[in-house]
Amino acid sequence: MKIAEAAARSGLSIDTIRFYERSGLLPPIARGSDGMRRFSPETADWLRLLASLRETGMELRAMRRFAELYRQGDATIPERRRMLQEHAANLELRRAALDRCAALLAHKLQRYSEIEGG
Amino acid sequence: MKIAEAAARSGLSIDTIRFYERSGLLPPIARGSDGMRRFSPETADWLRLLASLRETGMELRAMRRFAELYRQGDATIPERRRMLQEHAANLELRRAALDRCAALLAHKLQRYSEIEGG
DNA sequence: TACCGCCCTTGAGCGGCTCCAGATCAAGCG
DNA sequence: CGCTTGATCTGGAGCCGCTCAAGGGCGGTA
Repeated sequence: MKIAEAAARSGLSIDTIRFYERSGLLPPIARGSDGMRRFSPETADWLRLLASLRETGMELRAMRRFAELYRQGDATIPERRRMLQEHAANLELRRAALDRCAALLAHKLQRYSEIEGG
Repeated sequence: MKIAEAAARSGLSIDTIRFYERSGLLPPIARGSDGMRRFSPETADWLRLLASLRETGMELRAMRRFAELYRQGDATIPERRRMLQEHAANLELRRAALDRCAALLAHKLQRYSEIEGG
């Protein structure tokens, strides 16, 4: 598939995909005879994973490290597992932050109601 | 209180607080005779709110707008309410993204276990 | 008096995109 | 066949939100 479809499937922008390629986050991307990138389904899945990790706050540096380990094969699974577990723990912190913010907003909104209502 | 305490209480860094002041997100900050910023408890609370909004993805532009409305008094409460409601809706989207990522990670981690275990 | 710690300002640097200009190529159309 | 349209390409500039470094001042302690 071409870059537009890869973008649509992953949720990343076309520019971001090119930026990720430059940044060493992607496997080698084949080119058609027209010089344009052709994404395999596997790479599209990889983009979806990257999008999900990034959207939840993983840094590019860590994603680059993860990509590098992935390239090196199954022997790196223990370290990859550690990275994903660490990120999973991170998700909990983010969820807690959302909860705190939601509570704060609920409180503020209620105060607004009181001011307007009374 | 001085800036270090305001930072500790809000969770923002000292540099970020100064940056927010420059960016028009804060009310005027008093200075002591030594030239140093003195934060009132109210401003410290405001910093906590900003930190919470920012941590959950509100853009500085929106926060600046909110600060501006706040400065203009109670007449702007309807618009402020709309802004906070919009952000609250945003929190739900972020929560959903966290959930999707958590599910993806659980799936990946399980596959790692299978590869390593078998 | 010398040092330490906290604060100040200015300005540069960085991470992560995002956008723009100018060029190329394929397909569709009169 | 030439022309336009649309998707892609590259290189480079620009933007947002910090973050850090340099150089300096003030106040307290040994």
